[in-house]
Amino acid sequence: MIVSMKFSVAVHIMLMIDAFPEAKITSEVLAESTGCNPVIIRNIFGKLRKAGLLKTKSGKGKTEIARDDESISLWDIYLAVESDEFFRVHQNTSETCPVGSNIHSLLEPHIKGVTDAMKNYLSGVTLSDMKNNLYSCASSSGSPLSL
Amino acid sequence: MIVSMKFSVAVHIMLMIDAFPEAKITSEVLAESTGCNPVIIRNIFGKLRKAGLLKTKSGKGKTEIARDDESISLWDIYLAVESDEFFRVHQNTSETCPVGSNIHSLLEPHIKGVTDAMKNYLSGVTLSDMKNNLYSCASSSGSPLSL
DNA sequence: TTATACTGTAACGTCAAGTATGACAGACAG
DNA sequence: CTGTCTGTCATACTTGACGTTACAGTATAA
Repeated sequence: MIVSMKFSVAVHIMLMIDAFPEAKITSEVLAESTGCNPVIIRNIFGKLRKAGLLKTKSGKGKTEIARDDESISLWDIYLAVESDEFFRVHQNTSETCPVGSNIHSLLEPHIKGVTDAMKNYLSGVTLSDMKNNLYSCASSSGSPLSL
Repeated sequence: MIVSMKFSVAVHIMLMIDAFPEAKITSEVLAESTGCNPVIIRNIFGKLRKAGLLKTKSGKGKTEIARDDESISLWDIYLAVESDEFFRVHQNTSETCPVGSNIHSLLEPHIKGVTDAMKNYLSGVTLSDMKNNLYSCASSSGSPLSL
């Protein structure tokens, strides 16, 4: 399986904008901070905006978090940039084989089970939590939190 | 994210061999049942064998489950064919940015958390469970369970 | 209003992994 | 020995991730 990094980049983006509400966080700034290309950042901007998590503005406007950071979970961010289809079941199974004809219905409840387990965990972590952890990191390192 | 089907095919393979201990389940038979190419099946044979879940034999020998099916969980099968690196974090983050320099340590516990959630669920479902469910499917459909 | 500085998006290209397929050496039961 | 498997290699195709350039559109500031 090829795991994309869109999720971690999306969290990075949301966290930057949430933690520095005074700063102007552009795709260029985020490209520098994340190590990704600005266009990648803007594409993720679009996904986060469509998911109702981010307010972006063309021109000289400032990008802002769209909702209270306590209401935004890691699961919200994950769903904004990735599919929740973690597992896929092979098609073209034999109709005449007892296993082939039943494998989908046998696996389906467990795929739902494991997906729910992941969803439950990620739903329990909010952007606000991440921000507070970031503040803790910064204070423990002794350096003030600023760009 | 690109989701592979190796996991569901591997479960299919293990289930076939476990549910029909009398039958000679070859890569050819499994290719027909799963709808995959025999070489794909043989590659997964190899992964399952290396993981200690399957005993394969070249020539006219019979492929068999290597352990008690109650001791084989879906997590075991998953690990045999896939990596447990479900999430990846972007590299090349800025050292000077407070978010860039901390994003790895901020995300790491949650990646562990969600991976554990997944692992816990899948560890709770055994190949024996799957086999019993298959027997239920077959008996409820009225047809006898046989190849 | 105009200049400026962004976002949005299209159009490329590159790379890695998944999957299919043919071929053949090696192993093993009968 | 013969036939029937597995193990594995090489090749090809497809798809998605990611990088990059380019440019149109838009909103703020002067």
